[in-house]
Amino acid sequence: MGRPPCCDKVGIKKGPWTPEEDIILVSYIQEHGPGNWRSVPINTGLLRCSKSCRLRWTNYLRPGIKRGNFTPHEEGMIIRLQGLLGNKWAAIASYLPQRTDNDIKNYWNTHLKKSLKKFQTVLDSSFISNSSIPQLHSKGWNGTSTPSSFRSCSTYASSTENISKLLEGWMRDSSKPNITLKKAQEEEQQSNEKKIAFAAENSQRHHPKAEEVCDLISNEELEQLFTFENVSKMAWEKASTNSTPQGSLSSLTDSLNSVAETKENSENRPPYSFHEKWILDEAAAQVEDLMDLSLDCSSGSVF
DNA sequence: AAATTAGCCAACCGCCTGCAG
DNA sequence: GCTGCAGGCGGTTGGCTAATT
Repeated sequence: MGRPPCCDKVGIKKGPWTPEEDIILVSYIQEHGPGNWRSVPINTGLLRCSKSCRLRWTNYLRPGIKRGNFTPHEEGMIIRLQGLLGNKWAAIASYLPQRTDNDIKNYWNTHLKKSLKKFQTVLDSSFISNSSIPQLHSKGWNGTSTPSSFRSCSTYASSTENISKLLEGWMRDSSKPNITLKKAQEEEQQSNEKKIAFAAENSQRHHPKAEEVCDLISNEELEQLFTFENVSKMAWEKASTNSTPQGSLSSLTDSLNSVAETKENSENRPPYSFHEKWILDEAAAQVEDLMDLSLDCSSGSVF
């Protein structure tokens, strides 16, 4: 019989956070700084456990969090880092400072893992017969997963974004204006316009600054990730111009070819680590499979 | 139009680690 | 060294929404 979880205490609220709760939490952290989470519900009167407060802050209210669709660069980073590190979401998130581990974990589980699995399924089934090639769902596979910013999201989701942005302003300005419910409501009223602006901003955003990336892996390794990112980006962009899954798969094949070429031209590069080499070898092997498949299916109906 | 299914993601749960006493 | 607490992490769940039937 272990000790009861902190959130099992009587009177502790569960479920979605309300704007009012967010404002209270943000106000408190703005004043006292993050940390000492135990004292947060005590001092603020929030009916939340300390863990819940910490999670809410780190995953949503913390300034600098980027929400919305993942860029091809980020997708490439995640795929590579997941291959290198496994499901170490916190470690992976450290290379994507604007993303939370929870966000990355969700994105992996709902998008990337599925896409890779389907890709593998197609590879496997393609060797049996042409007709066995499944009709792939357009989502997830062709790399044009619906940008979250454009997906319908709750009004409140955007209000937390606003709170976060507001806090960013606080951080910059030591004069710290007080946040009020009225202000939050005003922010909420502007949420739709901000959503559009935010989505547009996301669509044009580029790589995080190199200096923002921590030093858990070497610069060389990071460079390789970016190289892969370029390949990945090209693949997604090409794939997104193709309306059919087959076209997308073709694009991905091209990208994997690029990976193979990158590998071949790697004499000038620093030596790969075991895992990186393994990943490249895997990718190259898949390229070879696909190329064989393309020849076998020269009727042209497959890709 | 209603019912059902699938997808997404915020939040929770439980385990682990580090640290202070 | 032991114990209790706080914080961190990864896995899982539940609710909401969109898509499909």
